[in-house]
Amino acid sequence: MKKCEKTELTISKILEAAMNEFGRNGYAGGTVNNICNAGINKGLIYHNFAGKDDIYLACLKQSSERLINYLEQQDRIENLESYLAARMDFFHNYPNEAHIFFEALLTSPHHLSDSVTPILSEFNILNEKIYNQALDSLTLRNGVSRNDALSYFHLMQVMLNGYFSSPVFQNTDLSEKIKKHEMIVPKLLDFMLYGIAKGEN
Amino acid sequence: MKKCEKTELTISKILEAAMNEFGRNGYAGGTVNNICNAGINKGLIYHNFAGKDDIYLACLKQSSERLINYLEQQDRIENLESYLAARMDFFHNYPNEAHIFFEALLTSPHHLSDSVTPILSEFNILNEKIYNQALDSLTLRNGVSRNDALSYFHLMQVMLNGYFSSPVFQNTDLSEKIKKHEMIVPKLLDFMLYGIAKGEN
DNA sequence: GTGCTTATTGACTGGAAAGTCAATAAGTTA
DNA sequence: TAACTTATTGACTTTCCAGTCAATAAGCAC
Repeated sequence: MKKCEKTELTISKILEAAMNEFGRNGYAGGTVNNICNAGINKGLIYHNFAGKDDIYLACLKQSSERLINYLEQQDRIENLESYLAARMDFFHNYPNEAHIFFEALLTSPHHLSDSVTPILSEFNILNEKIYNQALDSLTLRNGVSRNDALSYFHLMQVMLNGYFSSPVFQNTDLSEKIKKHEMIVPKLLDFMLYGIAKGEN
Repeated sequence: MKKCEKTELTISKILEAAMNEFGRNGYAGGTVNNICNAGINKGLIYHNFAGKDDIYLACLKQSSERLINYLEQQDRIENLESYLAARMDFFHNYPNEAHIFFEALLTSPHHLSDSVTPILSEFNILNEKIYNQALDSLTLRNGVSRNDALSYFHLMQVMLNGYFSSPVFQNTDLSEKIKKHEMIVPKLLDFMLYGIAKGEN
């Protein structure tokens, strides 16, 4: 095997173990030693990464890229319903990515915020784009401004991400329904859109 | 000063420092040493508490009690709008309590879940009561079941708690509006209720 | 005050964590 | 193949953290 290939393989092995560790235990709760216990030599980790923070940020970056990739591959992504459904799908199928992304979004460690912000901003830009597209195809009911609706969408995002990527959600009615493909997203979205739009959506 | 008074004062001092520490850094990120650095002797902490977990659970319990207390003191608590507004108010004014409560709700450490659950359940009971009361005074629009509406309310809760208790929220438009008392809650709630109820709410 | 209990102190321990390093194995280039 | 560079190893150091403990100070009951 070529050298560069080996290095790449090593790095991806480390990242995989790290995703598991941080996905399970979060940034503060996760340890480099645990990553080693997945069968990777410690020195090798520090040969490829500058330190714990560096590994964590790589995981966050990978989570973000996978999420955005996943979303952009979807058909009809400009449709808010398929967009949100895809997002929930992703968080449901990739719990480690979900947890890492979510923790960074809500409670990332203070000393890392400068590094975390740019990673998260790509997702924010995509969101903004989709939300504006969705708003273009809606007629808002009286008393609802475009800004109101945007705020509303942002809150919706926290709600969906947070709820469906969190442990609390496991073993709830909603979780079961989604597993059984009695998909409730359309219904929820219907409730929400019905709240701001004119007429039937 | 009386002995029992001193002990009480000591405990409340420890708790205050601990609330700061866990509120800032979360359970895994918070350390007993940092609590000591607030001017409390370490031995004294362990004289009054069994360990880090014990301190943390006391903080969580205090957060929960303060939240529930705050909510129950409100006028017209049975009204969903004032209820949610009060909740957001609380989280906004008590960021440490908010963060601790929120972390426990979403990502409490695995080994503590048995101790955390009963503390959180009081809040859940209160919620359930309010939600049902609110539903009694609403006529749901066609195709929306009572269960749907309850799920919807629960999601709303995560959304509001999560969003308004998280660092991401700081320095956002919404945050500014709330600080300036251009309270946006009624509007949000209106959107939400309009999504499930028949006619104008 | 005397004897007793409890509060308080700070130095201490053991272990686990992040991070280092010299030595070796394995590719790479000439 | 020889010289060189990079990957890999495991033992090592340092730092930090949870938790302990013997000694002292302070309230309390008589």
